[in-house]
Amino acid sequence: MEFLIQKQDTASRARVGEIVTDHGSFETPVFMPVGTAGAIKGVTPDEARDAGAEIILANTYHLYLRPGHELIRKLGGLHRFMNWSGPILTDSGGFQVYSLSKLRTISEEGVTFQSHIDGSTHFLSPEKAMEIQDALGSDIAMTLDECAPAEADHDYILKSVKLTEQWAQRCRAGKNNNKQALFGIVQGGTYPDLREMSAKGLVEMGFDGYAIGGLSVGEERATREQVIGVTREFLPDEKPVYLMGVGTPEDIVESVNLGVDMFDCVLPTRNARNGMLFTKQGRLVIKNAQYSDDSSPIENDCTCYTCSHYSRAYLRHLFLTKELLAYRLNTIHNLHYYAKLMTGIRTALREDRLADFSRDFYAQKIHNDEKEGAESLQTV
RNA sequence: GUGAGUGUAGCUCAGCUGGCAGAGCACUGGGUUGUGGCCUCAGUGGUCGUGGGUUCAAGUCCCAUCACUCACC
Repeated sequence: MEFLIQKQDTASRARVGEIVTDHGSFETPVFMPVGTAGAIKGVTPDEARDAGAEIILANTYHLYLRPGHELIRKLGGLHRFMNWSGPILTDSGGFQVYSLSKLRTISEEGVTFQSHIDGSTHFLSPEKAMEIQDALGSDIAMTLDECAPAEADHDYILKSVKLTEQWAQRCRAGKNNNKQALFGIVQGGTYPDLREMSAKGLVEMGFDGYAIGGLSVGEERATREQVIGVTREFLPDEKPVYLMGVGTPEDIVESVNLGVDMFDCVLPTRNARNGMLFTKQGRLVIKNAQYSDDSSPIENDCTCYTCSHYSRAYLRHLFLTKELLAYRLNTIHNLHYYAKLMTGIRTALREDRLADFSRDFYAQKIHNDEKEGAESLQTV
């Protein structure tokens, strides 16, 4: 994997770059749709690509439990298995063990957890995480980390950071797939000193990219941005920076300014299935009664498949009747919205008008979003 | 025609030996950040079939009546 910086913004840490992998290249800042179990829920790979997806994320935890990584290896790897020919990034499973499994016992050796599917007991170590990701054959693998609970105190997180660092080292040592890039994950909760320690430790080891983990676990938006800013200070400019699990369009715009290159989030796909659609004017809840006889598309100037063929009234009907097509059409639109947002950001960066883009981005919002609206303009 | 049963929110039904009319679903509006097509919070909505009676107090007890269901003629 290679990371080429094409243009550095003059007024912020934002930049446009290109990441080259064996399965093709893509420009950053980029948004990666989440394909947890080897599928972007509701759509085919072709539909995801048409909606603008260039790299997708899949999960070690889920694919290990079902159908099993060795099976996927046997069938030619994840790209072939799921018919996605573009780049794939795999999460290591640290977060899923934290958020999904009932029981989690962490030791220096690794983490013992119970499957959320059948309750069976499993053990995940850094070496195991690398073995699984090797079997999957992703283009970018992540180190196994411990995602500490948001309410954990300084002492706990200090230990967690040290453990995550040891695990990162072991992931690096245990990696024997040289076609696969490996990103280290910075932890440290909301403590600046721990974020610094974690970032410095990883940078010293040297990874192909660095991820900021442990966020979007319930913290305030201002806190999140502070942590991102602090962490970013200690990461090298010549490597891609990946903010894990974040977030809303607003989070992305702010984080790009802080120097983040890669994002993933379930929001566009999950919210699509829950009837929430993203538009330049803000969030649109398709089940709302006001759309029952609305013949206009979700967004007037949107060029996605959904907007060019279907009305809000029809989409509302599909959603209320739980037609499977609702999930698919809504997902296509939201993926397209996110892809378009990223294209807009990159274009603005190239033309040196990111601040204008940011201002317009907030100015266009006419409904919902009060809490993350105008006041955050000041921080841009 | 006779006997039995049932009538309570838009739907399906709880409401004990009388004590401020409830739930689920539906509907309306929120929430959802390294994914369980969920989940969650809040809200609108009822002359308790109708008319009498008993009682301080009736969805609840008594009488009449109407509608529906089942069984038997």
